[in-house]
Amino acid sequence: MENSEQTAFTGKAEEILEVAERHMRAGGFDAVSFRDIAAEVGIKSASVHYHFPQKADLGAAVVQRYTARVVETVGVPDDPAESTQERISRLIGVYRSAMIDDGLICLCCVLGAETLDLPDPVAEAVRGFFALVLGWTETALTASPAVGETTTAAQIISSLQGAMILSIATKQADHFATTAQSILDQLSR
Amino acid sequence: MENSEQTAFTGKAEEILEVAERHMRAGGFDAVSFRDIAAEVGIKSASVHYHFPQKADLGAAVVQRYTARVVETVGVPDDPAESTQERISRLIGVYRSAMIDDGLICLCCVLGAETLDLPDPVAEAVRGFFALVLGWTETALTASPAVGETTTAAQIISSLQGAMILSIATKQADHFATTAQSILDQLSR
DNA sequence: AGACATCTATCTATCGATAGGCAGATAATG
DNA sequence: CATTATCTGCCTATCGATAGATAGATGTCT
Repeated sequence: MENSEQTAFTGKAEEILEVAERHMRAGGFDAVSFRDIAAEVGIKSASVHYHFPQKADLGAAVVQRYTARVVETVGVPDDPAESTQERISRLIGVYRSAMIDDGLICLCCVLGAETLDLPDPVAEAVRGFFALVLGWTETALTASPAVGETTTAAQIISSLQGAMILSIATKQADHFATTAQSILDQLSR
Repeated sequence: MENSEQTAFTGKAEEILEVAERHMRAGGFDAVSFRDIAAEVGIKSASVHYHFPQKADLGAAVVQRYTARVVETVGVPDDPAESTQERISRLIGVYRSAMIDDGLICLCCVLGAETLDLPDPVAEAVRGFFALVLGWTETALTASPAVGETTTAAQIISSLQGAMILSIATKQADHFATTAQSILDQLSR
């Protein structure tokens, strides 16, 4: 709804995006191949090209779909009935379940790390994700006339992204839990 | 000096590691190819295989070399003459200059994000890096009988790693500066 | 008929990896 | 000292696998 048309994919296209996202979140952009996706979805690689002509198209679509899903899941950041803690807690919950349920980390955490080597449309989409999430968090922090805010949106998002990497790389998921708790602690002060 | 023999690479081998690290820090493990490295170094791809038979060997060597360099640069974490702030400030400086000087983010930030898709020896080396850095930070935080410590090593490292991703992905380097300042602020409280 | 989705078949480029050769340095042996 | 053997570091040439991508035929549904 911002710049690109919001395409609702269905059928095989949706399956393709699903599989592609899983592989990207595990190993980055280069970890997906048209052949692997096709085999997993049950079609031929040429058919994947039908839906997404270039790999960059596929990558950008995956990121946009992911972004939309996160935005929808996290809800509105300025519900007056909510406290800052409740909002941020919900944001953390989205990240946590993304890790625990799927066993994978945030898509834009993986892609963000390899931004410099990404096709432009994909890098652009990743930037869009962060702009949106940072904006959401900024609003969530300032919507309520809260206590003396000492935490910034960038710091919260940084901590969450970094904690995911640490958790997945060290195989110790408690790093994420620890960091998440620290964020909330710092808010209620 | 811990488990693997500490090999001091020289000549072409060193150049190979240099080039490989740069590419890996820009685009991850898959962003390096034997051919590209060879061309850049001025030898043939088969000669790269001579020094590092498998790509996993090359990857692990790059990470180990990087780890050793960081450890050496950051120095000792328990110098009694230093305050906690000074130590952490030095740690942040290492990360900052790694970003500003090279225009690249932390190697293990990139590789850590794609851990699930990495050859075992490489993933292992990345784990080793984080174990070392986390240990260093833990010591740095507890060495001095400091004020009421509310920050954990995991939180500091998470923030730094995440801030790098945010900075590189959004093209706004100030995200790192902001987060770095927040870490120091929280220490002096 | 015509739009849509998938197919077959194929192309070119690049990937990591291997086999085997060769020149120069070093070490061992007579 | 001179010769022989070994090691080192690179080379040429090539392999099979896989990458993304394309053209054109085939089916399928409205």
